Amino acid sequence: MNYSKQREAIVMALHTLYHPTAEEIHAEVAKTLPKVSLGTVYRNLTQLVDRGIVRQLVEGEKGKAHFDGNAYPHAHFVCSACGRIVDVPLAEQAPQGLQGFVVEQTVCTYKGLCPECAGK
Amino acid sequence: MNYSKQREAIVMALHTLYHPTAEEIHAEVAKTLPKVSLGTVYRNLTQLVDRGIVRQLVEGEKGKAHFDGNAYPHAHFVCSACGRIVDVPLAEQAPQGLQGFVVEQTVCTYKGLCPECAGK
DNA sequence: TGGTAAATTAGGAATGGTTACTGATTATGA
DNA sequence: TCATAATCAGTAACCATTCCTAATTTACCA
Repeated sequence: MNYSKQREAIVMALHTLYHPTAEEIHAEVAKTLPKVSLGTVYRNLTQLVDRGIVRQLVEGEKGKAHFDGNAYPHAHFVCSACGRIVDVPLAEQAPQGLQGFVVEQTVCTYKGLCPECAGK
Repeated sequence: MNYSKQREAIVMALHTLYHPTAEEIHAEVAKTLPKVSLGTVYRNLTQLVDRGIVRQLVEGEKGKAHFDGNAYPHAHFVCSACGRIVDVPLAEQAPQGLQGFVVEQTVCTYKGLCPECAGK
């Protein structure tokens, strides 16, 4: 994996923004690299996800992938009203009925209302 | 929600097939209703999901939604090799760090290798 | 039963996030 | 510096899903 200033800027954006979409990362990176293309953002995100450096969130805003620069295992809460995604500690799990399965990753997402939306 | 034979066939297909995609449901329904359109399948699935009768799985085969006629709370295991989705009992969870949040649904997905793929 | 309004459908076009392709640019190691 | 491989910008293509319209079906009441 060779160095590129585009990839460096993408990784920085992933830590600046909170669960951004590819489009949001593109906009952030474009502040310093105005010519960066959306294709470059997608290609780099795919590479980073493949290497386990970045997580891809498929829940959340419908039809759009979100990305998470925090690779440390944790769960997410998705507000069904405002769409906000919030990091949450991963509850202790003792998965049952998985004899013979090799579990490599546990993806846990809570859905409901965030405090702000619940107050209305 | 008025009756329609298309919707009845879609619900039946959801119980015949195991975590099918919209396309697979369409093919199954077409066996008895050859003129059913894919738009009808999607529209009905959306209605059924909105009413909590059907669950939509967003993990799994990339870029495609899968649907689950089993509304009873349970988790899923997705094999990263063959793409198979398997029902799994939902582990007891005590989500932490969610004070003030209204949790309406817990979506839990395990990823890794199923017994068949792990054996190779 | 007959008639009317609302719900549903088939078919196809449109949408939009993502991916693939191309020729040009950049990084790496000798 | 040079050769090679990786990466890029720009754009077209992809494809699951949604939207639109006129025609059909369903529900309900007189």
